Amino acid sequence: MEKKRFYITTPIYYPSGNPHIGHAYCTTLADIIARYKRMRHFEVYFLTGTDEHGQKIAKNAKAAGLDTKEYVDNIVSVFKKLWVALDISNDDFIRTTDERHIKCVQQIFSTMYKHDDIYLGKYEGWYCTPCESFWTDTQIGENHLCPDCGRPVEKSEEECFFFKTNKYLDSVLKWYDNENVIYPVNRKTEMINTFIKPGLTDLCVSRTSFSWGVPLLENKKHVSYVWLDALCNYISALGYGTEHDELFQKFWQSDESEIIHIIGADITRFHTIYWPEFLTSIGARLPDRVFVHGLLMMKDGKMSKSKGNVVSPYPLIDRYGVDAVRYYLAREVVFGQDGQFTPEQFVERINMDLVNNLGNLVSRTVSMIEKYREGVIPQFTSNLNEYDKELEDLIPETIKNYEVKEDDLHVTEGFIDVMNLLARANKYIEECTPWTLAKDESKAQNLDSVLSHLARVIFVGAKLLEPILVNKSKEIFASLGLNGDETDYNNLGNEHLLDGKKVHKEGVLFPRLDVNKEVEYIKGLMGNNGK
RNA sequence: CGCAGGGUAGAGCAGUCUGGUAGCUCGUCGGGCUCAUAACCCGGAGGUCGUAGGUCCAAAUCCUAUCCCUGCAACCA
Repeated sequence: MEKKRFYITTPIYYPSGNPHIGHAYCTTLADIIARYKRMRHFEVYFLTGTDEHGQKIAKNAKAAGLDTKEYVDNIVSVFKKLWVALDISNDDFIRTTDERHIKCVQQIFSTMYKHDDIYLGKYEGWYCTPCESFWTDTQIGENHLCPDCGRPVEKSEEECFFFKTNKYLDSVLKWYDNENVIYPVNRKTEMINTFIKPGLTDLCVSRTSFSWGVPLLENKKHVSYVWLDALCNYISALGYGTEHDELFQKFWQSDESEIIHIIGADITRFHTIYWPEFLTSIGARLPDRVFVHGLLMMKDGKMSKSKGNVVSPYPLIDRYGVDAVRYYLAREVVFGQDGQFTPEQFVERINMDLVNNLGNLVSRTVSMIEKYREGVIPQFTSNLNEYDKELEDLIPETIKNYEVKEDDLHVTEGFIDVMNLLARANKYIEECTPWTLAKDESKAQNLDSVLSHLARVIFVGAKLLEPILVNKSKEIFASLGLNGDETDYNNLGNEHLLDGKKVHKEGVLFPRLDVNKEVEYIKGLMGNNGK
């Protein structure tokens, strides 16, 4: 049952505007999971990208006076830069405008067509001529006005291809039987009650009213519906349908690979109803889990461009460092639940957890080892007394809980356990009062034990936090005198790893933030619309 | 309108399924320590668990009613 490989994806983002901290949230969490799996020696493939087709993009580009491709290129480069700034470790970046993706979508459409899963029909809806858009009954309201331009709409019909949504519904329902396919579970119930029970209507998978999309080989007047187009990214990036589909075979089709999609609630329907149907139609296997993450809300509700309450992650990274921003995102909001972004909580989280708990623990431990033992970590001895034993026992317990929680995507909870271990170590120092032991030669062994225990806890803590603190963990390892090879995850259980290592006092790990000053700074960013 | 989630100490949350001394983080007040980044440790104060009823020996938890907030339809993870 234990799988060896791991394929994780983020949604592909819609480049209609610059990324905000909500985009950063989702991608960072996916990155943390990917890094965790790599640390556990899984073979990992981590994908993110952009969803660039559709009428809205074409319109935005026109409004900006740019060629459509030029327009998306600009925004996509901002996304890519953000991922670099956040130390995102994606293995690939798929764009739906990539040639490889376009060919793949065309091929998938052809396959579904050949399997008799798609037929040509007519779509009837309310059409706004100036906007060249179809709208649904609920969108136009009782006055039958275009929600975009406010002008009246008229009934119109368009030729388009339909996907037979009921043909593979059994496959979807069978997939739902697996306990964890959709998390949180209530999303699954929601899908069943809202969409499946009332009966699915066939899905219109092509458009003729605009051309900024993937042209379909069966009929050149049609471009693919953006969702069919977008969902295919998860396998087009793996080379599905090409001569070089090694990645697809290895990370998608193989039973040894676990496939996880991280998505937002708004796109649950596409990922948990249509996507599995498309996959069944082309004879591919279905993903193992679709994880619906929560939203980072602002005080006045959901972040949105129209409200102008978005926060850009760039200035935060610049000022507080990548690791702090990543930590905030992973810790402040429980993964899978909604949470709130406030400047106060951002600053306090960093001060409390990273500065006071972790940073200070490292600082006081290293300086005691320098002061009392010329910088050499003493040999580790087990169970010298009750305090030692208690702390010692907490280490394997924390590791175990951490692994169970991380494996189950309870990302935040797993890291909380690690922070609790570090807090326990701070308390352990008070219990043992090493500064007193240092004054009494006969207590030398006790002091050795305290210092080696502390060093060990710090190593374990830094290692477990490494998926988040991609840079600071390495600094901590260095200050414990460890080289890169020695910090392998398998060494977590080695109590004597640190025996005789020479510590180095590095600079301040996380500088203390002045709450008032920083809160003002961040508020300024928000008022500035995040620029 | 409908659907979904929520209203628990000054702030942010857990606890509700499986009724039984109301818990966590931060803030606040007092004390301790001195290895440390005014950090760290201990203790206290502070809540009639949205409101009104009901069931029960016992309700934050179950039932009924009601008020309020947020999300889902529009850019948007």
